[in-house]
Amino acid sequence: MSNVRVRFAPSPTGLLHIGGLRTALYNYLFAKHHGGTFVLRIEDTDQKRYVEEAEKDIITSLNWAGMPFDEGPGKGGDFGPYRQSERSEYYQKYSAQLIQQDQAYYAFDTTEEIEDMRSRLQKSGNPSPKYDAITRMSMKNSLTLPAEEVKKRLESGEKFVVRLKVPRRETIRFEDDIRGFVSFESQGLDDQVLLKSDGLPTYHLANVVDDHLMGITHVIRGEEWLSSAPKHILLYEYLGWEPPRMAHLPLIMSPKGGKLSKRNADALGIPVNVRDYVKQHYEPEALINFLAFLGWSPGDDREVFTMEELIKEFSLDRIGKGGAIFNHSKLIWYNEHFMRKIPEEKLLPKVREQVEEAGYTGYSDEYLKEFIRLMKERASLVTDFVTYGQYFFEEPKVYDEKTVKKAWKPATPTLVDKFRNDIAELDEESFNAVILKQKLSDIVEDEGIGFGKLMQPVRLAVTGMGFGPDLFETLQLLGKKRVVSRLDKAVQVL
RNA sequence: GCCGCGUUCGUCUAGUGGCCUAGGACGCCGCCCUUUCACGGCGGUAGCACGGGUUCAAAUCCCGUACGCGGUACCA
Repeated sequence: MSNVRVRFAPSPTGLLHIGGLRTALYNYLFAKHHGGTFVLRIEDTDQKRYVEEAEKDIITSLNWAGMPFDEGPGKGGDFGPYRQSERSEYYQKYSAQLIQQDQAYYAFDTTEEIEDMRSRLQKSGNPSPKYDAITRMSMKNSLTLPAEEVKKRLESGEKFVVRLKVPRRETIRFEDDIRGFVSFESQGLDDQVLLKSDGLPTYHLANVVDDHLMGITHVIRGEEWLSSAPKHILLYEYLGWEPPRMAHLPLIMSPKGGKLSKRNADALGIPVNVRDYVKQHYEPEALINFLAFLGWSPGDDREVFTMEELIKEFSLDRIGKGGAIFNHSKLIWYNEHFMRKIPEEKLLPKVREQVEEAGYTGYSDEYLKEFIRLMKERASLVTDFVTYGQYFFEEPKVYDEKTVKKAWKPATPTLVDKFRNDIAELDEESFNAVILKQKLSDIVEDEGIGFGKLMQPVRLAVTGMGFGPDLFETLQLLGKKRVVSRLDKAVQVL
């Protein structure tokens, strides 16, 4: 396929949503797979829902996820401007053309008048009243009003909308690259508003005009658009343009049912905005893999990919048709997987940020890198490092009750004290994991007891917990001074 | 309600008429490794929504039913 051009066209009504990121990802992968262009277009035609920071958030999120766009706001390109609010002239032009061709018309009805019509029809037994080929003949529009009056109303500055003149009986059929042939009867469509009374276009007009003008070859978007696709097909036909290929993606569902929305995700503790994932230090690769596999698969048993591999393997015909439930534990698995592969060096800035946020300052890079090495295998997220490794920065305030009960026996204090005295004699150099282990083994052997009889109490005394990284490496990192004083304290307190 | 789209282990999925006694992954459970916890290794658990066809043969094709989801705005 040559010259593939796709677009991600979010509406700046809030922070970028995880579902939006997946749509962007599939577009990105498709474009790159074909050596094509990935365009970002901002669909800001709804002034009421416009959110100032949204556009910036979308761009930041896309870059964080590793899918920069080739053309778009702030970046430029040959098909700009890339914000719909700056493209009014085009929408005006083409809606005028449609009116001239008698495929669209002016309508002057107020909201109340339309509601009246709907409720009247509903009462007389019509279950789904529409502004359509039949009802439009009894409404106030340029099809029913005398030409003279239409002209007068327009000139006097009266508010109007432009509506698409949907044919009465026509089957609209198109091929979706994911679903195959899909068909709709035009009777089921209403005379869609194309131009709103504020002069701005609705999604339907803007999207068709821009996709054509921007040379978009493939429209890859969420399934929520499938039912309006026939309107778009009609528009392409009337405007004399060849429609792009279309692919409607299955939706991401909430574990509780319904499409994953901010509301139901919040209730389940699932982060829904990309910004949340950034803040919680998820690895972008983890999110990308997770999202890629939510509805797509390479067809074999592989399950961890780099972006390059995803690009190489991606194809629309391997996308499933059914909605996919968001599975947080799988995401966590991906995150653990990637995090463990990242060198300590690279994790350092993130971890330092976490550590310092928790109020522990002044630690050297060396200390933190060793901390990371010890914690990495045990954490799901970078934020877990401090949560489960607090004792690397602060002496334990409490001792885990269960572990105390299990490990701290009457004979324990004497043993711990013995270990304390043995290691207190060690110099800096000798205070290392190997020698520490040897010291502990010696005592255990002398006393003829199990290794754990002493190891667990020492761990408890030093960390306050019953589990954690290798004890001796932990002791080495903490250093003699802290270890000895913690052992002393524990013997007193427990 | 109407229109449209879906439906393989709890979840993500492989499967395009015989290779399916339905494969992989996450989760869960067990074992091994480890004198902690985890990592890792090995194993187990569990599924073709239902009913009719078509065919020598159906998870795969057709038709119904059920269920789910989306749309039904001067929102996208």
